[in-house]
Amino acid sequence: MMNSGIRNIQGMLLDVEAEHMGMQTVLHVYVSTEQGIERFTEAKFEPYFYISCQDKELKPKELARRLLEERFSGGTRISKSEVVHKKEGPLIKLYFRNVPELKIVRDEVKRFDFVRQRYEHTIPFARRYIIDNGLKPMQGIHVHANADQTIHSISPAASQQPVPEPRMGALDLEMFSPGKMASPEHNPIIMASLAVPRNAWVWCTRKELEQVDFVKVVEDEAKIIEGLAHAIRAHKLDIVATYNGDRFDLPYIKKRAEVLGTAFDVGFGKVKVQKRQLHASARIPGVQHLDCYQMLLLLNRLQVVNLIKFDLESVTASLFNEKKFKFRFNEINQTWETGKGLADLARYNQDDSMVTLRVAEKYLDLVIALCRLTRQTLFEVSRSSAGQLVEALLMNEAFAQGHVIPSTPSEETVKSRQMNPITAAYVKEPLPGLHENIAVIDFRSMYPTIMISHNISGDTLDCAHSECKTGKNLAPTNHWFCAKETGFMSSILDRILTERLEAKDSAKKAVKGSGEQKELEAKAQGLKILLNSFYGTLAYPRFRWYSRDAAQATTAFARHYIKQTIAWAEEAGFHVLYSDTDSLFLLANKQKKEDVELFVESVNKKLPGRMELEFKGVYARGIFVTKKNQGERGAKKKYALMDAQKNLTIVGFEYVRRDWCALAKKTQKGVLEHVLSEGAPEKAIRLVRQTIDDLKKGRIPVKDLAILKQIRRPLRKYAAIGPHVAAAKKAVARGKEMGTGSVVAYVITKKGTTISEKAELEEFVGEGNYDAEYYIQHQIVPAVIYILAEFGLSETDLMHGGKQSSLGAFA
DNA sequence: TAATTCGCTAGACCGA
DNA sequence: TCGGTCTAGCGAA
Repeated sequence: MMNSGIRNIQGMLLDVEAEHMGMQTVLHVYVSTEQGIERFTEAKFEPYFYISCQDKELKPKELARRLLEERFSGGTRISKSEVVHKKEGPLIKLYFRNVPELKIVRDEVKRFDFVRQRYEHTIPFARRYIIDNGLKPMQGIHVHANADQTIHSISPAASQQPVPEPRMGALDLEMFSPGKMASPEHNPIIMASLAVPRNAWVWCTRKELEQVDFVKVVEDEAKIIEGLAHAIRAHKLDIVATYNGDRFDLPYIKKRAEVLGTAFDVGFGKVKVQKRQLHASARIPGVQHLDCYQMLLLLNRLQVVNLIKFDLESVTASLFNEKKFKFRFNEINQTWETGKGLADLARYNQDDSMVTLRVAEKYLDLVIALCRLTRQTLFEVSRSSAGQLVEALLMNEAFAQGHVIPSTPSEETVKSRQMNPITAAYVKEPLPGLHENIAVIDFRSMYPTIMISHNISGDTLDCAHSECKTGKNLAPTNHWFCAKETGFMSSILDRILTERLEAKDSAKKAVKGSGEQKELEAKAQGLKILLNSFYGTLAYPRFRWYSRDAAQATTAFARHYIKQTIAWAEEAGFHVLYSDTDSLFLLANKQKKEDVELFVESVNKKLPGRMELEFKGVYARGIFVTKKNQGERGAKKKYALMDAQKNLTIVGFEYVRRDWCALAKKTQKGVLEHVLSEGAPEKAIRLVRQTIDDLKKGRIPVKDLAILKQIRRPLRKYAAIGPHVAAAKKAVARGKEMGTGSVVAYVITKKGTTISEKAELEEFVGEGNYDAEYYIQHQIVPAVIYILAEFGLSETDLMHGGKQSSLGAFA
């Protein structure tokens, strides 16, 4: 290779970025190597999109030729055209010199009568490049590059080739902004910290901190910014993590650098702040900016974590079970002005970047697995949604299999789809009361396995073969799916399911705690996320592969199988206590655990394809309650189970809900524990009475009385002003920022008449200022009474000890 | 404009 | 003031 001047580079693909230069749109490819990040430039890849055509006289080939002669705005021309054959049929592929020209033609080509549809015309150029070359971000890559870093050829590395560990760090800033929100035009950065795996530093201008070992004292603010950028470069970081860097730290440091006449440049240019769909994002050219706040929002939606509040303190408490100290705005300003406690402030700054790094490290394997599976960059994956992940995966697959990628639907189509929702699961009303020996069984990955087993996919729907119409893939909706050729979606699901089992298997065999094992576990988790998201996207109105009929068929099959299994269970002599979507709760008459196993086995023999029933376990006792409004009906989606080892599982009850105060939840859990472990309510009643007494005597700390609820729209848009909205409005009047997405922690105080009037933000409520009557009548009693009611107790019994004597002595 | 629908409940709101 | 209805949020799957 040396003789031709071509270098052969191996590394990990970090990013691809499009840039318009002269008459060309080129692509910058960023690769992490042992020497650091290298940038290569691809100038041979041409932008393109497809059109489908229909014309009575002219053939596609002639139409393609004709289009070449057309002139569009600004004299724009199509640079090349050809007819290609996708699985959906022939299409005309139009090439362009650059992306702006593609955009002009894509908007104007509709004017020709023979143009029916445009395809793949909105795919970002950088994404296009990754798809067409089969590249995998955060995975090994080979680049053959000329001496000037232009790409000669590029290809993904063989999968068995080890990928180097990415180098990651995290940064955090502190500002001086007395009395108001910091604005980069006026308020300086006073401290900046950078954390790397075993080290963390703080840059600051204050001489007083010279003795603090982790502080680097510099002469002015510009040197703070430059020092930080230099350290990122010196450590060759591939990933820089922040906490809310998209909206705060990075736009701030960029603007501040401009004001000071310097730059925050870690090697390939200034930070780029982009307005994305809903909010801004900040890109550091070359380096992957991982905003942990965005990442946690995603992981929360994917149910990998369950976070309520997203400030760094709450996150630390929830993820690491650690308390983190916090400097409030005014404390930071005060410390800076007086110079008292500067070292503590520096430590706080250092701690923030260290915690951010830990959050990033905790989920890095999973996010990287998703990058590789969906072929999106870390930057993209960490800011995406479940829908985007599946969509990205399918776009890559579609290209690889020779399908044309369906376009995103028009707003009109979206609206009409929204008007027509899909019928979902079957939920059986439970028999309320205390039950013993409950066996729980469920269908493993029910929706995905139905889709695989019945070949459910948009492209197999109502196929032309007459045999398929009456075969095994005829859904209860009377639509059918091809029994001869595997569908696009179903085949991918099949592969994902197989890969997931393999990954889980290999993880078990790998060395415990090794990098390999963690990687395999993350892969399995990533695959599970994708698997579980497929059905949802099929029914998502904005999805490229939306198919109402396919989604309807999936749920119809699901209802069929669960009802069938219920019937089989009853035939086998079990009583089916409850069922929701894919699970069954069985009450044994005389049967033993082995009989349940035999039953599961017998059902599995009858189930098609990859569908599988699984025995989850037996519980010594369980309780179902009646609905609060219609007292005779059993409440669905609400139960508590206790196994022989006294482990308690609580589902759906107030205990698992954030919009009930901690005291009510704790009391409810206590009640459930008592009644399930003893089968009788005496101890539970005593606990409730004690709690009520404590409330009346003002002994309960305010933090145990806070109720959390989210503000989900602009405050002025509420038709009904509930307590959380009222509390938020009052807080805004006091100068606090409360917008869409913020979580209100409110307490019902003594002041006011309606509940909303009494509601105040927890932080404004002094100890003892709570409405005890409200908490008794609206929190404690409602949380426990319908459990105790299953033992024949009424509210009067509970409050006044009516049945005390008959239930035994308990004072 | 961020995967789905089903189900439960509190508290405001509204009209008699 | 009462009872029915509507709005809103959260959780299960």
